[in-house]
Amino acid sequence: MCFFIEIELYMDEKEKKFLKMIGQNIAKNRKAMGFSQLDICSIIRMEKSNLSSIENGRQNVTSLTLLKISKAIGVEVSSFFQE
Amino acid sequence: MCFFIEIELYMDEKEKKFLKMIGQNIAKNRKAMGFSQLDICSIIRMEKSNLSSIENGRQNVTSLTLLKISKAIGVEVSSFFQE
DNA sequence: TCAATGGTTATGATATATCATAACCATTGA
DNA sequence: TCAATGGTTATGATATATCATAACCATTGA
Repeated sequence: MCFFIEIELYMDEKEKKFLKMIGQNIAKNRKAMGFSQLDICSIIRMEKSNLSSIENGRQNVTSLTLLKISKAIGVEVSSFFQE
Repeated sequence: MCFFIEIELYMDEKEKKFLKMIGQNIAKNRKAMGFSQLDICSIIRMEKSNLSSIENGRQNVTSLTLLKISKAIGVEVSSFFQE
C-alpha cells in the first residue's frame, strides 16, 4: 500500500479534468460567438496546433494565453473556469 | 512612426497589468483566509520564490498552478480574475 | 469529383514556468 | 539583543508551453 502514490494519481485525474473543463469552456464560448479555431488563431497569432491542444485539455495553458483567447472571443477569462 | 511597435508595447502594458491583477487577487484572498505565502507553499509544495514572483505579477502563471493555489486558499480560481 | 474549411496529431526548436537553493531585508516577540 | 517569521530577489537546472511546420482526416459546397 502506498497512499502517497494514490493521492498523486488522484490529483492527476483532478488536474486532467480541470484542463479539460477549461478547454471545453473555451470551445463552447468560441462557437457561441461564431468563431472557428482558425479565426481565433489568426486574431491572436497563435498556432492552430496549440489551440487545438488547449481545447482538448492536453496543455496547461498560461494566464496570458487565456487572456488573449478571451479577448479574441469577446468573453471574460473567468468564463473559462465555470463548472 | 511604427504603429506595430506601438500596439505591441500597448499590449505588453495590458498584459503586465493583467498579471499584476492576478497576483494581487491571490495575495488578497490568501491574507483574507489567514495564510502566509509560506503556508500555501508548504501545502502545495511550491517554492516560495515562485509564489512571491506570481503575487508580484512577474510570472505568467499556468492554469494548474492557479488551481493548486486556489485549493490551498479555499477559493474559486475565477476569484483571481475579478477586476 | 475535388478544392476549401475546420480540426487533430506529431516532431523538433525555442522561450519560459517552476524547482532548488541561497542571500538578503523588515518585523516581531522572547 | 537576537532568533523566528514572512517576504523579495538572484541564479542555474529542468520541465514544458508555445512556435513552426507538416501530414492527415472529415465535412461541405461548387
